[in-house]
Amino acid sequence: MSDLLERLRDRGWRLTAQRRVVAEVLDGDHVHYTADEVHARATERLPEISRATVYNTLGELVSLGEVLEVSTDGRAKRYDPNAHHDHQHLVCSRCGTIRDVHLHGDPLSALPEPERYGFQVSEVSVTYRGLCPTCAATS
Amino acid sequence: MSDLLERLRDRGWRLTAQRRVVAEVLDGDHVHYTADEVHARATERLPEISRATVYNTLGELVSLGEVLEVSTDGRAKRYDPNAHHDHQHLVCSRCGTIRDVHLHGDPLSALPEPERYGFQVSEVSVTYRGLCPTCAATS
DNA sequence: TCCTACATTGGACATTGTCTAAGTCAAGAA
DNA sequence: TTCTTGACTTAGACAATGTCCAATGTAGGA
Repeated sequence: MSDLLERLRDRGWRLTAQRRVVAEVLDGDHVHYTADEVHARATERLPEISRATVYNTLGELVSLGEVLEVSTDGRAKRYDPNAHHDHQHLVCSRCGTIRDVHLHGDPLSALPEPERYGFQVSEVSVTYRGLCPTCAATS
Repeated sequence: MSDLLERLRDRGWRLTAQRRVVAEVLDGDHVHYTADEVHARATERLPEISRATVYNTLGELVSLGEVLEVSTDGRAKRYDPNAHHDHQHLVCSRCGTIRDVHLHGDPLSALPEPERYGFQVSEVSVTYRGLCPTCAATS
């Protein structure tokens, strides 16, 4: 994740304490926090950081292609730092846990030409749903 | 869609003017209205229908499996009456137009066993994004 | 026709996200 | 090092979407 900060500075990003903290919070595998969760964790390290700054910073990281925005449930969007490795998501339909998963083949090729209605299709996102082992055990 | 009303009555659904109007609004192909759009259209036929009733009715139709809830963009959820034919969605990334599309093969089979993390996977939703012909022409 | 359980209503409230004006500060210049 | 400046941050108001509740209305069976 320190790579990230260097990459961003090279791109002219001004490096502030707030941005550093947001980037640190997002560091890790299978991280998919909401903006509120990022704010709560950032506040532990930098108590005066504001909600607006968290939203701004997350938005910038998304625009720069360093973080993915994931909306699995129509509720709050989640932010996924694993933007440089193509992947999809597996979501527990009870507790909401999210895992990054890798598929066989390219899902883009599953959409036949006549089903494209003349669109220039450029992206695809796949979300699997089911019960995670913990929730399945207590049901 | 009149089939729908009969099916629901058979299941003990009380048939009110409000529910009938919501069901009528959702009748059609490639229909993906937000709750607000459903409310606006319902109001044209039944001016006194309330927002709460539209939300309630949509929620019931979803629970009963007659309508699908689609959240393609982290904004308002959309409601898709085409619940009895398995399909996925193609979304214009500029104007938001949505088309129902049908895939080659079953996307569930693209998720390898070791990538399931012990989940009991039961559903998959696939969303394609790109420019629709109209937006591509004006860009 | 009458009853009553279920449905509807309006409005308050909750959650999530956006915007703005004023103050603050990172980083290059001198 | 200190100065300068434009970019960054902040608090809080506002917007969009959705949920909840108590009071009122009504579909459909008796």
